[in-house]
Amino acid sequence: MLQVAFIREHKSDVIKGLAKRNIDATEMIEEVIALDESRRQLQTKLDNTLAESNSISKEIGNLYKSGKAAEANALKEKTSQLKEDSKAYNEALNDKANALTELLYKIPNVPHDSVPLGNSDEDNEEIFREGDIPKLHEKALPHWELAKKYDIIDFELGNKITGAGFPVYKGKGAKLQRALITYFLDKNTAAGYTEYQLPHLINEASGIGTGQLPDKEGQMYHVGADNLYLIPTAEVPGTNLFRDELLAESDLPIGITGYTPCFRREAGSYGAHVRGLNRLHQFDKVEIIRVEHPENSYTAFEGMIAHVKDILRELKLPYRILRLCGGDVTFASALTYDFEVFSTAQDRWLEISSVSNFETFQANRLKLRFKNQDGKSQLCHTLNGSSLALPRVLAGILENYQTEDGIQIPEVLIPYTGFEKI
RNA sequence: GGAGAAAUGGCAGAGUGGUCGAAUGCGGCAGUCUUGAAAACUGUUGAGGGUCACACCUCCGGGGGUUCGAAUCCCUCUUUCUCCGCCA
Repeated sequence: MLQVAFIREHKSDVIKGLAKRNIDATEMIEEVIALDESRRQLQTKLDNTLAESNSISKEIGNLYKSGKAAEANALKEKTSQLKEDSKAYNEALNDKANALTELLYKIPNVPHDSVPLGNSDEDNEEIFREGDIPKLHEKALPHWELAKKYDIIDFELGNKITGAGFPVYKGKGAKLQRALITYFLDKNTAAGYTEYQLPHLINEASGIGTGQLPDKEGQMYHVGADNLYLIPTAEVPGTNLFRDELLAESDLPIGITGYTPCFRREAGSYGAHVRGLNRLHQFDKVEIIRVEHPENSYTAFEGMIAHVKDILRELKLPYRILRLCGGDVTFASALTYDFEVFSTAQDRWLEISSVSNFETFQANRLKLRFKNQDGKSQLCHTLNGSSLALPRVLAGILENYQTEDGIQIPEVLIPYTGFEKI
């Protein structure tokens, strides 16, 4: 959520920035300013009414104390009108404040200057590419065929016990999953992130804190009896750790990492691109989350990019980095780089990590602040990224490391799997 | 699941209808002293709204109510603790 004061002071910049997302926000921004203006006016009226009624109350107290009950009773009558007024002002104020909040929830973050123009993922800008694309043998298979051939992932069984998009990992497939999770966590903690185990269900307040609610309610699985949601990513519980926190400047930066399963309803997805591991309702992911001083957040962002690069280099997977364009950058993000691994057998790129700087957008909703050197409260910057998402990394490994007599395990993973080949 | 107790500032912890945004301690910050540090002493220190700045307003777990006036009384929800039950 953008800050009202920021919108008020940088109106044209905000409109110009949002235009990069191909939206004309002029009307919304004008409305925000108008709502805020009338909210402030009502607040002043309410405050004045309350001030008057407070001072009368004090007077009544003093009169009673000095035994002047008759005068006190006379004053009491004066307050009834004030009470009515303040009630009316209060209601009007709440209406305006709610309307303002609702509107602010609908306005996405202003993209960073470096975000390129564009309408869709086709306009994303490739900024880096590394790793050799292997030459596979003639009988090379896509990962869903390999999974079947080596009996390491069973999609049918998942269909039986839950439904499509809930694969069952078996034997070396299951072990490889566990190896990847441990390897990622080890890499992240070695880079200074503190490991957390987080709840897999979140309440409404947490959903609002990171922006899944109220708008994207349909993307999450909802447990109606307890009004809880299954997490779509560790970002939600991980970032909400810091909801309503006022940190000391010396607490920053904070870096945490955690492994969680992720649950996504993915309503509306279909077709060949969702085959196998490409798109799932339940998948595993190791996430990194940072809370940063505003001055350092872009340095931290570069650090996260370098960190993910390092992992992919070690895994020896061919990958590229995209700077998402205005039309593709997510709602809350100011700047997002996507990492994609090349799936040789499918001849396409698969997104395996997304690293974003949200600047103050999440922190404003979360009320995540720190006390700066002037002793003032200031919003932190939040960032997060996958480090990494499992299924497509697995797909990339299966496809790129396949040989005619089995699938090689990347060298760095062998200590974790305990086997060299599937 | 049953019975009882509780929720106050960064933390601990007083406060049971008026001058309480809240004693005190710890912590933080600034200073004195010191070659420096520690100790000691002095001062200062909650958040949000509002204002050019003041004034002023709101907040004592969340929501609602009683009252001229609520941290304090009532209702309700949530959470925590103790005991009992169940249990990986």
